Amino acid sequence: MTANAPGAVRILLCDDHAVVRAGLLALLGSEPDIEVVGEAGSGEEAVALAAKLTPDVVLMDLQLGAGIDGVEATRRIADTGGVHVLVLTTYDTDADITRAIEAGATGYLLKAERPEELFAAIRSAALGRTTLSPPVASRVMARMRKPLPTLTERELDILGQLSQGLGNRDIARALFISEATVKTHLGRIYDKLGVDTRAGAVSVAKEQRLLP
Amino acid sequence: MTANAPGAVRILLCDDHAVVRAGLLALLGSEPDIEVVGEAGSGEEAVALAAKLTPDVVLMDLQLGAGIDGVEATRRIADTGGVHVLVLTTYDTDADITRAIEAGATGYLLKAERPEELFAAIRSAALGRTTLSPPVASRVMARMRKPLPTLTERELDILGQLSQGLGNRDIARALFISEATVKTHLGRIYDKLGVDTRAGAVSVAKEQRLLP
DNA sequence: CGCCGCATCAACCGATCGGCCGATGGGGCC
DNA sequence: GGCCCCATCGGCCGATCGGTTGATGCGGCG
Repeated sequence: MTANAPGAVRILLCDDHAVVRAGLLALLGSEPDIEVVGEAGSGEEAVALAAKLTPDVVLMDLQLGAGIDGVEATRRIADTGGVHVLVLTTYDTDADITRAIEAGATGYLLKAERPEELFAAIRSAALGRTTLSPPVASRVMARMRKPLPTLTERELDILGQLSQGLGNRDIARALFISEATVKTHLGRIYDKLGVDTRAGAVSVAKEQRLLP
Repeated sequence: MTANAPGAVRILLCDDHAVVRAGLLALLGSEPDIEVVGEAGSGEEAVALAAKLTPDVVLMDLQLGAGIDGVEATRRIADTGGVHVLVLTTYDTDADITRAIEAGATGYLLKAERPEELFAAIRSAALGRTTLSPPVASRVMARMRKPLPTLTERELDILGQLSQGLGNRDIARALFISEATVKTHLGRIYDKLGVDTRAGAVSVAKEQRLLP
């Protein structure tokens, strides 16, 4: 433990993988102006520690195994105000990016980024400035130009049942609607996902990480 | 750069995420008897560096983005002999574990493991001794007791086409077989995966990471 | 108030799927 | 030479799916 500069950026790590946390801790230890003040292995823990420690920046992974996910944790931390959340994850799908930004993330960095970029993004995030990894920025821009069809809540419900392998009748019963309605929703889902079969829809949904 | 002990375990890192590599590098730097002699961001790079540097242990992630995956890289490195591969990944599905072991991995560790376990596993791997994370060991034991049905190559072919959303006729044409054969394979796939629809099969396949 | 997105439902029809039977041939193993 | 796994194929049938058109009601928005 070395004494850190008084004005150092105070960081809370949140990642469900202990090895990754330890790695980040060691890595950030090389930067004198960055100080890790806490570690969380789950979303709930991160929310609690963020409130208790009031760090400048929370480094948040999106996939957290059990419990609330990184998006939900980000939302809760961001909603309390005062603490910036910098997402650091491996995924760069539209769904993940959109949800994280909507939840109030200050920045979105990929683990594939160079460490120097991470350091810079942390310092920026401490000041409330947004940093996006290039691939992420590209996707955001593409979104602005040609808004991809977004599935409605109900359509996601149907998609969830669909991925369980249920037939239209079972989906209808599970959601308390008629079979006709299920078929109508399915047709729109096919349109939006650019497929024309249920198997294709499930495939795209899993790849786009539209389902938990 | 500090001078390492002469008899230190020589490590080659392989992970497609630069931040993770940097984190591991910093983390392992805290252990005097472990020396990182190289880094690879792809499977091809890892194979080449393993041959060139002949490290004691390759720390190998399974998901490597583009190019060959960690399993294939493990196979090539293990086949040349003399270099032990210790898999360090986030996934603990049967398919991943089975393939990695079959490819010749010396050990299989999860990133959720404590750093001390990682250090210990590295030292063991250098001596050719196997280390498995507890959840991984459990799955291996379960496998021994009740061998899960394994999909044949051909069935995986069908499954791949299925996940593209193709109909039986298209699958038949794509694989140069008759529609009847496709249906026969599908039936067995359903049996083995414990489903009874194509959508369900795709869902299980994606979750079990049976498809690339 | 009118417009629009969303969710809901109906009826129809051809194409496809899933399950069932049985069959052949090749390859590895003892 | 048997035995078993795997891949291949055929036919049959009822159930289901996918596409279409059209309709209703509800809520937000200007």
